[in-house]
Amino acid sequence: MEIPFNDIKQKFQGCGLKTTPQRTAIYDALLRSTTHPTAEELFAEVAPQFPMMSLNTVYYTLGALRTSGLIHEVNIGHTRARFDANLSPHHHLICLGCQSIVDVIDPRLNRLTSPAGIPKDFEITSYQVAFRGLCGSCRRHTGRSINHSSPGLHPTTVKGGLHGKSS
Amino acid sequence: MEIPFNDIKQKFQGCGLKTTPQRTAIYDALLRSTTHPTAEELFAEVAPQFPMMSLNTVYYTLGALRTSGLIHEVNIGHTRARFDANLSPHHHLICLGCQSIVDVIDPRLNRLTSPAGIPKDFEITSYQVAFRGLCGSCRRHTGRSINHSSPGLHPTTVKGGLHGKSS
DNA sequence: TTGTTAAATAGTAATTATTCCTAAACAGGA
DNA sequence: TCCTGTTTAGGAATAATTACTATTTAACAA
Repeated sequence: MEIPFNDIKQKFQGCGLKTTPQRTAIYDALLRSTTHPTAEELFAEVAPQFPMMSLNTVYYTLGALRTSGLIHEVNIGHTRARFDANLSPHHHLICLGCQSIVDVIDPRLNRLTSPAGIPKDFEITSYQVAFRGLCGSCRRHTGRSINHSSPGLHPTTVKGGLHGKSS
Repeated sequence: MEIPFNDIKQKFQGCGLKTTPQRTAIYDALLRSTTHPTAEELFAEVAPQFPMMSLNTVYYTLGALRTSGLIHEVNIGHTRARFDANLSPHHHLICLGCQSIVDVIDPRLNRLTSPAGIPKDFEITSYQVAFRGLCGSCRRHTGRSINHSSPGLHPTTVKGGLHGKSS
């Protein structure tokens, strides 16, 4: 545990959440993780410390943390929810082969202008860029053929990689 | 039906897909739709014409169309898949209140540069920006409080709306 | 036009992720 | 320490999607 227990306790108190061992362990695991784990993955990570713990508790806890704004839910495929305790502005790089997610931290992406042509009364509170493609490992293993059951969105045509400074 | 039947038939043939009445109706409904419907919504739309049709057929058809690249799967929440037959580059504006999705077409968004700090061997093939917030109707009805079971991602801090031309 | 055949359809059952419900345990404040 | 409302754990329920399978049918060839 690199994250001081008292920091976590304070965050929980600040949100009116009780500090239980299970909750602390789940949140701590999520803070230390960089893989945007699913509820099940977090359960597997934490369960050894709490042989009695139920997956239900993980769902309940993630729901509480999400409602409190301590974590975010990241939806990549539609099949399962993934979670992220990193609240600082960042975007995601998703491998269509292995479904892995890597954080993208590039300040330039945080300065997008409000898009044209949207309803005037729509209030944008956040935005996020999802980059999709194949990681090195998947490109080597599959010879670039994308083998997965998932979407494979191609919303924008990227010719030979992203290009051009905007404006 | 604004979309000529023969156009659809040709697209199907080009992908090696058989042209069945059900498939044609499903694809046509998706082409005409602007709401990124779920499988169930498409089923409801098409079912009147085919009283015998099963929801299964909709799933099978959407899977086939997706595999052929004729449609995209759009994942907003994790609870259900949504589909889009609009293959031209565009992004999405998502209302956290009513879960509605509006297309965002702004050429500036299609010229993002490759992000910094990603693995060198990762090959990006596409990217998509998801803007989130509250539509006018939801802002009026809920007084800005977001009432939904869904995420509420806040990956980037947008102070008073998106701002600043990039670079 | 008529067979032939592989793909598509419809129906049912199974699976998976998640939520609901409830009693017992427990954290935090009085 | 005691109370009270939150949290936990367990089992059951739900919702979306997939799997299985027999029947039907589009597309191609004779």
